[in-house]
Amino acid sequence: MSSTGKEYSIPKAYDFGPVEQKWYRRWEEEGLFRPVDDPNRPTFSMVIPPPNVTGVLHIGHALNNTLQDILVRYKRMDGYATLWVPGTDHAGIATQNVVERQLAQEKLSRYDLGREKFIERVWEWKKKSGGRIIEQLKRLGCSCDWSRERFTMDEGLSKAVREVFVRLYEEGLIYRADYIINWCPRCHTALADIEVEHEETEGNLWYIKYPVVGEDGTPTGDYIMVATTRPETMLGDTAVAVNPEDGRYSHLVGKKLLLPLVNRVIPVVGDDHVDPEFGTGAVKVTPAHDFNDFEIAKRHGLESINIFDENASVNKNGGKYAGLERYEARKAVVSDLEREGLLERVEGHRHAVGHCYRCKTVVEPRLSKQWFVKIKPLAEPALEAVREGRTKLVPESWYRTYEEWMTNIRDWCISRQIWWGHQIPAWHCEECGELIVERQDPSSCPKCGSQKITREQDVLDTWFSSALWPFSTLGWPEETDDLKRFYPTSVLITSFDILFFWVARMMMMGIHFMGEVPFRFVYLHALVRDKEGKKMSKSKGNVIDPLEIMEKYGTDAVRFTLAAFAAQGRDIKLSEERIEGYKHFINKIWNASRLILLNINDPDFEPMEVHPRDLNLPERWIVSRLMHTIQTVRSALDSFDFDVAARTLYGFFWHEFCDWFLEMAKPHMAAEDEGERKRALSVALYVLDNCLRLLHPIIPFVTEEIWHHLPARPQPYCMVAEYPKEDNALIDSDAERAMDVLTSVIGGIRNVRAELGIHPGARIDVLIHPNEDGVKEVISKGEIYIRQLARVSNVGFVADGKRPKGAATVILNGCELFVPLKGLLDVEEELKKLHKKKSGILKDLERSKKKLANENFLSKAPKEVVDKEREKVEQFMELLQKIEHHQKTLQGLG
RNA sequence: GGGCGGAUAGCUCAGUGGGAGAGCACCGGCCUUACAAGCCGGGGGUCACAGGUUCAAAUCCUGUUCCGCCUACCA
Repeated sequence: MSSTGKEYSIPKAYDFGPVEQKWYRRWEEEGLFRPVDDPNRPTFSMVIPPPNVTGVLHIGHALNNTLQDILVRYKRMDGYATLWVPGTDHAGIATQNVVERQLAQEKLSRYDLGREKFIERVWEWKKKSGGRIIEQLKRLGCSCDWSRERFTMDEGLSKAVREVFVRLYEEGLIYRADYIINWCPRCHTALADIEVEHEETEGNLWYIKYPVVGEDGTPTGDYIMVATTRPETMLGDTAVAVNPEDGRYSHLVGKKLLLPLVNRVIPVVGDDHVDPEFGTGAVKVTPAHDFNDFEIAKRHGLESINIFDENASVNKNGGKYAGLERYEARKAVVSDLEREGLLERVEGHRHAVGHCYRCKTVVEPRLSKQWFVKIKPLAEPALEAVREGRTKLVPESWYRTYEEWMTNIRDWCISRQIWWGHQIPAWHCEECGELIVERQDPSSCPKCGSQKITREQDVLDTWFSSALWPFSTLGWPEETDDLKRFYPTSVLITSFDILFFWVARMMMMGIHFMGEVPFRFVYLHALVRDKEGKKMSKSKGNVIDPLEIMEKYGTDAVRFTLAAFAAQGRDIKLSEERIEGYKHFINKIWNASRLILLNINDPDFEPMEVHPRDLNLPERWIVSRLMHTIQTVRSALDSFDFDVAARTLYGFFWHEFCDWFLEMAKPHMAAEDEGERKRALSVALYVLDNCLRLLHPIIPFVTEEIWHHLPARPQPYCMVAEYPKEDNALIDSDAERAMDVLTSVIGGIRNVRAELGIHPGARIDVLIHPNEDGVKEVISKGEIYIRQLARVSNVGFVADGKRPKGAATVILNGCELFVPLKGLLDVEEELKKLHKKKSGILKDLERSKKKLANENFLSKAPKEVVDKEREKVEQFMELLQKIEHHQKTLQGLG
């Protein structure tokens, strides 16, 4: 109770729910998420990996955004003008799917509505339910500047997309061509190569005979046997290829075959791509439905016959099979071949089958007219930038993967046959066939003047717009202040699985359009898996819902857990128990704070400044340890070792600050002497304050809440308080060494007590024989702590040779402890333990001696190592002596 | 087929040339007025296997086995 009459209190239990809501709202109201408007400050900027507008926060988002928030909060506290740009992605296919599903419930398709109405409907959906994930990010505590929130389909970004498309077209880097692409028969659109997921599947190899025919078209009786995993595609075969070096077939190259079932005459071509070792060494060529065959066809000028429609059902080119879905067609083809005796055999065969990454339907390679980005001229500078270190990948090991992909990259198919997205700004003139690509919508053909122009129906791949994200969100193509101030961004934090989808493409576009890399660092974090290391998925039922666990354990606990497990280059195996464990840490922080604040019990308390000369041993020690902690945490955060930062703080706060310092400080904090009390409380408060600030980026809520209970706060919010800086003047190695003596003495006594089953409450006496300079003084001065923490009534000293008989003995470096306890001591047991300890030391001694006897070791090892080894030998000898002495004492008793 | 990573305590992992570590779990003892979501103590590991380099290897090199993931046009 303070004299001013103000109650000083802090609730007994930490109730995270209301606290989290309160502080997030206050931070936002105070505008703390916006960059400080001070041109002299260094800047730190990031763009969020925009979640899908259809998205719901999953554990991967939670990890990704927690790490970003840790970094941006750290930098903000450290004096940077920080900007974290948030936003969402229009997610073309995914969003369209969502709305189409809604329509399906009304028994409607998007075609019933028509393009314009459908898009209106998507916008309506977006307004109503889109961006739910934004609220969830706020819940997670993300300190994004929401006033700058962007959406890939908003006006500014659409303008950027259009500008980029037109420029690339003008530069000849965008072209339109008939090409074989991955087609999703369910989404009815082309997919980029990387949007296809390959999965090993159990399939078959069908061996089919293709009869050879003469010039006049009549069978010669000879045939070539081909092996295929997709017999139905034979309807579109336009050749059979063999390796020209293959003696079995070389005489047939240039000859004709009669394609079974279809009765088309096709040539045999020689192509080195064919592997004579595989199958029969003869490959059927279906240029319209196989990437490889498409290439062969180009080399040999073969015709391409498309046999599937957009649903992957056989079209009219498939003759009597027309209308059959591809797998039905397969059955029909196989059974017809069998009936005609052309099916030689069927073998089981494992192979990779491509699936649509959005809907998991097996994709169909299909020849069609699409838009492409010519990628090589863009990829090369993007590779160069990383090679030269202008952008650094963290962990570095990703470089090789990046290089591999950037080197072997194929042109990027950017057109999608869906409606939701950026419609390609190209018009076709119906009169003269001119292709018009312009920044402003044209009303007539610039070539022939005709007004009969129609716009391209396709939209752009969503990744096309997200590739521009680092500069489009800052206002490009306008030359905005934000762009000048915050581009290039400092760091991109994202999951490694979109290194190619997104990161690589941002690199390309950033360099091409800004002339500068989009980020200095790219930190790629791991995937969150379940505790067995399996990928989390709804179908497996092993998902951890971040919203649910935030509700249950508090946001801080979830954030701390994610940070503590975010070791570089390793997957995160997460389970609920771990989160529960770290909730205990949050509680520990709360209670340690309570202890200090309850002892202060005065809102007007004015702490004294911390000067080492005024402090006692544990105080100098904890301050020194704090300095080491600050150093470790800062360097960990600077190098993206989030786990090291989290674990270091955990260890320091719990095991050094709470377990040792606060326990030692208790009597001082409650002392009658005002000076002593004030000093102890000031130091405790000083360390607590520093810990709160150090911890704030990881666990912003509980730290902010406690911060507001502190009696003296230099800043109104922990969130904008200065991040602690190390002060070398406060590092005190002498104090650290002295504390080691004290803690090992206390530990030794506690050990004896536990081993001998002495009740924790019972007071005992100890005798100490110090045998190193200064140890006696340290122990005398620290007697109060030994009494308190080891429950000792009297600490006495004994001279050498006056060892008490029948005492439990602890041999430490620097001293021996004796706990006189005649009745309780089990001599046999003690001797056994001594024997075990002795043989351990003998082994160590042996090893060290052997090393020192080795000429090579003495001459080749560095001097420090040799000296250290000598020291060790001395220590071991001393210990042995003590043990032997003690053995004699015990035996004398027995 | 190619690439990358991993194998250290029951579990999850740190340690990357000089005396095997942490957290959790486990066992034993404690309601010591901040915290039983706690305190104190304890047991527990041929550092996957085989070679090599070195005065010295969990750590560097080579190979082997197993486990992940990525990638690829063997139809």
